[in-house]
Amino acid sequence: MTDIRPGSVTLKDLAAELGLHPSTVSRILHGESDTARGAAAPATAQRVRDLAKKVGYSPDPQAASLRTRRTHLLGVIVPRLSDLVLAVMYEGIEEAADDANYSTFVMNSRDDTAMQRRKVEVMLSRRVDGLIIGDAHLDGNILDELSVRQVPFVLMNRAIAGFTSATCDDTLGGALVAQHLWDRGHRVVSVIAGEKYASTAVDRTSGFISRFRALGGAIPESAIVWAPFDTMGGRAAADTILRNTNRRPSAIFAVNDFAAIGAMGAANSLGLLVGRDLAIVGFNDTSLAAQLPIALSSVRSPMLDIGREAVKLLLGVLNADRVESVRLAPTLCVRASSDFERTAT
Amino acid sequence: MTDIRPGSVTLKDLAAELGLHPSTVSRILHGESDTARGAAAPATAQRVRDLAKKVGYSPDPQAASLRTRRTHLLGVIVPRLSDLVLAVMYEGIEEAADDANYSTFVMNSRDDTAMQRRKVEVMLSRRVDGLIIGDAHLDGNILDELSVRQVPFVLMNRAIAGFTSATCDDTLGGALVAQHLWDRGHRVVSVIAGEKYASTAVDRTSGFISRFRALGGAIPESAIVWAPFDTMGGRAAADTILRNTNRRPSAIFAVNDFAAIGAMGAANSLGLLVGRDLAIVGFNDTSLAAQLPIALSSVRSPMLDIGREAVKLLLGVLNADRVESVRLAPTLCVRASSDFERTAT
DNA sequence: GTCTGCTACCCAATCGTTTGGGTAGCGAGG
DNA sequence: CCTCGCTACCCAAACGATTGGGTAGCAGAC
Repeated sequence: MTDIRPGSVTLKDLAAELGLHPSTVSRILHGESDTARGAAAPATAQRVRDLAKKVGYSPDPQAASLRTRRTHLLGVIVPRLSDLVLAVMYEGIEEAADDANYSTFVMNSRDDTAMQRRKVEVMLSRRVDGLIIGDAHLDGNILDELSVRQVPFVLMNRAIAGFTSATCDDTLGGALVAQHLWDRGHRVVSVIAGEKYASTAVDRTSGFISRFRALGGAIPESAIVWAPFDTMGGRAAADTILRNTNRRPSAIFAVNDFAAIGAMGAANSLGLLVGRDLAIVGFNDTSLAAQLPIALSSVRSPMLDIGREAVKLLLGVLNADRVESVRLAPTLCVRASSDFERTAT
Repeated sequence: MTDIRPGSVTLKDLAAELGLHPSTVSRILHGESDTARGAAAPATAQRVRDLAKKVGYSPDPQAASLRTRRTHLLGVIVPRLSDLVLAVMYEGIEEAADDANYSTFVMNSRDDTAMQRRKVEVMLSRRVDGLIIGDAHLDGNILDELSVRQVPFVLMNRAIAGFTSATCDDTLGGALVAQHLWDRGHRVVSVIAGEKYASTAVDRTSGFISRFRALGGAIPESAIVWAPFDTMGGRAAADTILRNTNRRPSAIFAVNDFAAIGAMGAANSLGLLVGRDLAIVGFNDTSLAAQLPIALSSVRSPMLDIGREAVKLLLGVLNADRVESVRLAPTLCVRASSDFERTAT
């Protein structure tokens, strides 16, 4: 811990103090293995490093990037950080970026197209080296523009064909749930499917449907309800589903834990006991799931790793490497909300 | 929406194109009301602005701050963004900062002292203009160091005597809960008090105790359990409290919604029906509270505003204004979890 | 004795803005 | 005619780091 304010001492100061030229000091402090490579005499290098440490020298990043044209800044855009899922992914991002000596800006777009555009412009006007986009919509028009403008970016959480992304294998996640519910004897099921513009919602739903049908089950279109990713959305959707007495399901798959929690509320209000009368399974296994009064079954997705992978991918892109999208495998955590056999009616 | 990458056109380019000097262009584009004040002829100013807009000129912030010694960057440090409370406050920060043309870095410190120090250093090495500290510990040693180093900063969410902060009036919040529980007939109560190093925990607890005692109630030390701010912590604390058969309370105040949710889980496991056998009240009124199977009573704190106020305060400090801490008033939202009369035993 | 190759440096331009200090040109007042 | 005060600009020096291109000095080879 230095006791002075960073920025008070510059490269030039160091150089003057030691009777060297700033460029020499720069090379010593910056070059990694240049010590022995004609950059400077080992003794000099040591002197420089010692002084730098002693006076708490820290290079001015704006000055450096003015010259190098790289800011070591990454922009992250998410729908909202108050969505626990994105917040956790961001923790992974922060960690990985920090390790690579990058800093991150993060902004909320509320999944609003105009806001997305605005935030992107703000990020670019800050001259970020690249973007991590966590709010991609399936009609990826903004992404095409970014490509044209040659802005380096990768997607996170939501995937769009043609762009590299770090996501959970949502299709598999949906399939795991279908298998689980089928195994427990459920034949009439519904899905609270999330927002249609999000690949997470679409893939989890289609993964679920495909597997369920492959097992011999039937899911009519009417059993799929698209709704916002939050508790309110889940509650309303579940209400609709459960009030349809023609076809009341014995199990509901909500593609998001918060929607699942809302669904539990709706079930409760209708006098259904979740975990006995009705099975509910969520997605993401947020920290709440296991702690609810009736513990919620959920698909655990490696959120931290998704964030970290997104950074790795973006750094790859910046480095002009060939990068491949990564798709991390989820696992199913069965808990009280669905841990029972459906007895034939 | 420009179709080129920001940074491709500079002040010098604009000047050359118009046959002007870069400094003239700078003054026109930067000066607010300088148009008529001898800075430039109105016609010229218009030409400059038109061209700037047309070619999508956006000034290079690193170059500007190299010269001006101000980065228009704010650093925000929070325990964890995956804590909904801080995430929402951050949304307020982002909004207010954006309005003032500042950008924000946010980092998680996990309430770990070493990490707090590290993150502060990272922020300072990025040359932020100031810091918003959302993870202050009551033994504010780091803060003293920052003061000595003349780093501009303000506190958010947690207050420490002697430093300016934007917080909820936690003492009042605690008092509101005490009054409510007392009014409903509860005489034996317990508090899940949170972490001792956080002013939020301490103030909410002491506000509660003071009011309860002022009303004539008794709260022994043993009725106060300090625990982490999450579901696990709340669950464990509630378990301890409820298993103490010598003094089983009819109501529990958890200073945080997540802890309250954990407590609900514990109550449930012990066969107690929250909202009939046991009253539980949380704090912050996070979006989940109202949607839980048994809706949770909670003290609503103006989280967004706290974030916004923190930015205002910090900008004030940067502007060398005299600033006063702000303390926003909370309100109590009574819901099913505590909306019943305690009948005398 | 010259040339080559190496070490250990130095020099100066450059990145894009900002800003204190000019100055040319013009009309008006004395 | 000189001076004053405008207006509408221009000039150049910063800010701090980076980097391509030197160069002085020395050792060894031919």
